[in-house]
Amino acid sequence: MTAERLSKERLRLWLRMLRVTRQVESTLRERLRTEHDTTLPRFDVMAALYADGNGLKMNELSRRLRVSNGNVTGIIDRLVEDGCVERIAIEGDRRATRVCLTDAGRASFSKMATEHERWINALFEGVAEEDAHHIGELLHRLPTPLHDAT
Amino acid sequence: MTAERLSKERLRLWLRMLRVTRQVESTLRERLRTEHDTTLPRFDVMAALYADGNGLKMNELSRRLRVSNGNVTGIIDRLVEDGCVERIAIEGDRRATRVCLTDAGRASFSKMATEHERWINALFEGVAEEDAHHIGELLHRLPTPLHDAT
DNA sequence: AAAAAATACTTTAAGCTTAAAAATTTTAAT
DNA sequence: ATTAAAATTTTTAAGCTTAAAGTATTTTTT
Repeated sequence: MTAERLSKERLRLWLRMLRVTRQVESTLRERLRTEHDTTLPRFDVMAALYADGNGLKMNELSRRLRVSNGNVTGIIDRLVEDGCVERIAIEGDRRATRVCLTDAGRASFSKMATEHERWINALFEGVAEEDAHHIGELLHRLPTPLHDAT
Repeated sequence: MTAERLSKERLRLWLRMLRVTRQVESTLRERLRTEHDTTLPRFDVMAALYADGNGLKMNELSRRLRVSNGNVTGIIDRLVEDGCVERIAIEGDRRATRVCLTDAGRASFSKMATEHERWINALFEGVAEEDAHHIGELLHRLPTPLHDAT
């Protein structure tokens, strides 16, 4: 009977995580759209590029963001159109390209990131530091397929 | 300085939640696809209908799942094609329709739900009952736009 | 060197998602 | 009763997402 209850409790936890995550994502999407005329996937890609000064291969972006190759192709296409990133040939391997933020892209992301942190901080206002830390640790310890370097 | 650290800690928490949620969703998608030839959005819609014996209006479905009206329209279209749900006219209001699971849909969902709970239970293996409960409570207490009845 | 396998990326087809606009129908105001 | 406003749903346009197939290039095997 205890296993049964544990299973139900974990299911409830999952449903709540899902609900909170979707709500936060939805809020972020809305604000990125109205205040920065961009989308969450674009923001995520730019964040990955911003964190890594030298740019990333399509490949690495795809793995880091856990989305399909084809998906990254489309997002980068649009970011290039917008002048936020550029594809740079890799000497010695004509299959791959390195994607870098342009100066404009870097400046634009920098502004968004500051606000993004403020938004998150406000949305999670009810979470005290030790709770944030505790939950973070727990999430970090989840079995293999679920976590990864962060 | 403490506010600064708190903000960073909350941001870290958010990023981890996002990562775990995406990973779990990705696993669920994959299994629903390969083992039940369906998708997560279809599953979510069927879950909402299953929980409510009398069917729901498009309207209610949209609000309950927190997705746009137009989105629900498309998913229901496909579920109707598959014979899982049906649209039933509401007498007295020709604008709205009530969506109900068919017998086949109910049977199909019932099977999936059992497995779904098993999958979740396995994915969250590292979370003890008191932790699940604790985190669940915290998530539940988040400020207004973030939570809702569940 | 030629063939096979692996790697990096793009394309395609199908479906999900949203916001905004449109179409219908109902309710409220005048 | 007419008109205006609100409610319910669908349509549309744009973009996100995936799996699978396709293209080009590099590496490994034979």
